[in-house]
Amino acid sequence: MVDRPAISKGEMEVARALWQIAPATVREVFEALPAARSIDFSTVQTYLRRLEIKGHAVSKLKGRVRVYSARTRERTVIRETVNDLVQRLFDGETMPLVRHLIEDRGIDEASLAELRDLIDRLDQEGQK
Amino acid sequence: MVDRPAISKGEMEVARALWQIAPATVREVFEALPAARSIDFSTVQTYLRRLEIKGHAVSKLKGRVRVYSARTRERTVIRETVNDLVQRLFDGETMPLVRHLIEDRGIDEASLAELRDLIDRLDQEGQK
DNA sequence: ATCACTGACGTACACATGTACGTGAAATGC
DNA sequence: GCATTTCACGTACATGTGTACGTCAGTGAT
Repeated sequence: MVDRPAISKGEMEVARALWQIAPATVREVFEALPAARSIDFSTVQTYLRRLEIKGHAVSKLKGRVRVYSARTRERTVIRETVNDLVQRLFDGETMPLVRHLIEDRGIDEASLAELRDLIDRLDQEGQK
Repeated sequence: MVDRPAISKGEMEVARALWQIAPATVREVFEALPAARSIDFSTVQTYLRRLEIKGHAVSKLKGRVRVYSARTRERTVIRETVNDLVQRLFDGETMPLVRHLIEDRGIDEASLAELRDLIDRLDQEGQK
């Protein structure tokens, strides 16, 4: 638990792109962002800089360009972000959110089947 | 979809207290907050004021004190907040988050059973 | 060599957010 | 009826966040 500063919404978009393709230059990250996302190159640069300051990325100059790598794993950040949400919205209880996702957002047949398998598997483990 | 400004983390704490006990005065909300949360009375006042500006609450002077009520339902705000998270972290896909919650955070026996029921129920509905 | 391009880096700037203080008026304890 | 408490309300202020511009220095094309 190094407790790095939280990643903001904007930074998160960039961080996700970085996780996908790191190590990568600013331009590569910029181009990896969803096309729909209209954002300036220098804005991406700023986000990467801030991610580094926050300890979520590292960079190194390779010749004339700066190459960024992730320093925290996506899984970790997701965990922390979700934990935070669950804490703030559901007093730390997991189930209410699971319920909300399944009932309120709805899931399709395939997912339902997958979920069933998942439960079976956990049940097995629980038995042992 | 009136698209009100998003509720910030701090505001959310207060909003949740308000949902619980509204209509309520600032002091009542203040006292309804988790004891662990050390926060000034006037800070709560500010949050309530901002919630009203953002359209999530309404207030009315009752004599000398201002009484706040929620204007958006908790369910709605939860939905929007979760939608936003799912969008930003999982490209709008529900299942990855469900998986994360179940696998990564872990759920107990009872919840597992509840989940099974939930799935059965949805399966039934799907059949029809 | 020169021009257009690209990138790093510093800087900016408005708006959001967390947090709270000060002032003045009303209510309450004694 | 005076001191104390309690509020509403205006205001503040540091920090975070979204977004981007300007400058200067390499780089590649002509």
